[in-house]
Amino acid sequence: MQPSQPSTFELIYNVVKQIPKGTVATYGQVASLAGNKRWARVVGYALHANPDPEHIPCHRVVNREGAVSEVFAFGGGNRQVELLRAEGVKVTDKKVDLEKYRWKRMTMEMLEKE
DNA sequence: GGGGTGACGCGTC
DNA sequence: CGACGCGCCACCC
Repeated sequence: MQPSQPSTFELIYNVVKQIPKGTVATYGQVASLAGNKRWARVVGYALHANPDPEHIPCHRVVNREGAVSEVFAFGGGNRQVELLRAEGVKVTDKKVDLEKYRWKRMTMEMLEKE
């Protein structure tokens, strides 16, 4: 039986919602936490859909370079930078120090999975 | 059921 | 860490 099987988007949104303030996560990281690292693309797609931007801090999600998407059309590319700075994350040229702000919730811990 | 697209990742040059 | 291409998966039409 499957009362309601969580869609991939749901899983992704769930992970993104768990991103702590002042921290950023990469699409790949979110994808890994969501279930599969190859969902990186799907993560982008999911955030694009972003049905609940109020609970889905898509601005805390950056690509592998720590840079925000230029096509960030959810309110203006610079808008995301402003939000990140407001969180205490220094953004340089739309890029953040992954080494400093990268969401280290469970780097190798996620390998064990839950 | 098939085709095209995409807010990515990584290897390679 | 400059650019290019392939792959990978899910969603929309």
